[in-house]
Amino acid sequence: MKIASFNVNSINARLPRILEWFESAKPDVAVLQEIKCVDEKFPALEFEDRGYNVEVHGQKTYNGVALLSKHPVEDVVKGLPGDKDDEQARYIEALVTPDDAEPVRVGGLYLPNGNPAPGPKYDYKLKWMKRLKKHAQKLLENEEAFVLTGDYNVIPQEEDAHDPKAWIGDALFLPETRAAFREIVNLGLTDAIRQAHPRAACFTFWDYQRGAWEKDNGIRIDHLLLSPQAADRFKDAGIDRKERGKEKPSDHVPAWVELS
DNA sequence: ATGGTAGTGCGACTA
Repeated sequence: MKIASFNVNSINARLPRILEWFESAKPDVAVLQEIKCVDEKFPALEFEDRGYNVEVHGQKTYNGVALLSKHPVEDVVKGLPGDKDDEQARYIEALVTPDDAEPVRVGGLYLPNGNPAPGPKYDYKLKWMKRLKKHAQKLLENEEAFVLTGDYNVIPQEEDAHDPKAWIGDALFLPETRAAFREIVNLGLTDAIRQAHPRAACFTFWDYQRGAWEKDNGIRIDHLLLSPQAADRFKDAGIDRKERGKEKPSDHVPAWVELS
């Protein structure tokens, strides 16, 4: 069972690219970030025609997340629990039950960027990360297989950046950001990409500017965190790097994990 | 030190 995450940077600007990727990657479940549209503008039919159930938590212009599943979904949650006043569409979750495998709960997240730091945007990022930790703790109490995946906007370690010095002082790499991410991982979650590729550079984002892609000046900020019960079922994980070299690409590439 | 690119939607913000 393949679960993937892809920050698409506008679903409608990227639709042909994304459909192409779905047809080659064939994820059982995919969460998308930065769809940048309201629910009604999401091209649901294109995905339904390809056999996916579509759940959307949209927002005009900014943010917006979606969860697409080939298998039946239940317990759909839209919005990260813990702050009713948070109006940004950055979280979607569902319990996915394939007929040929055990259920998996999938949470798709678009963690705030947080720049400039310090400032109100950085405060929002850290608060959001605290809420995510609380939510992960809640999910862990159920002792079930789950995957929390998406654009975390966190560079966990120096080896996750081509040029770590360039990121000093950035909200994606500040010690406090990395500590907050470690707090979540240290609840007992497994970083699926590092499980499959302990040392290799597995960048998932290259800026559109300054020829970042051509210089391979990338960072690893899209992650898949597995609960212990999901980690028991781990088979493989990877990055679809070639997507970044295509025509009109997103600045992110898909990341995926295969579970039994 | 600044500006470089892309998306939304048509100015300015976000990334």
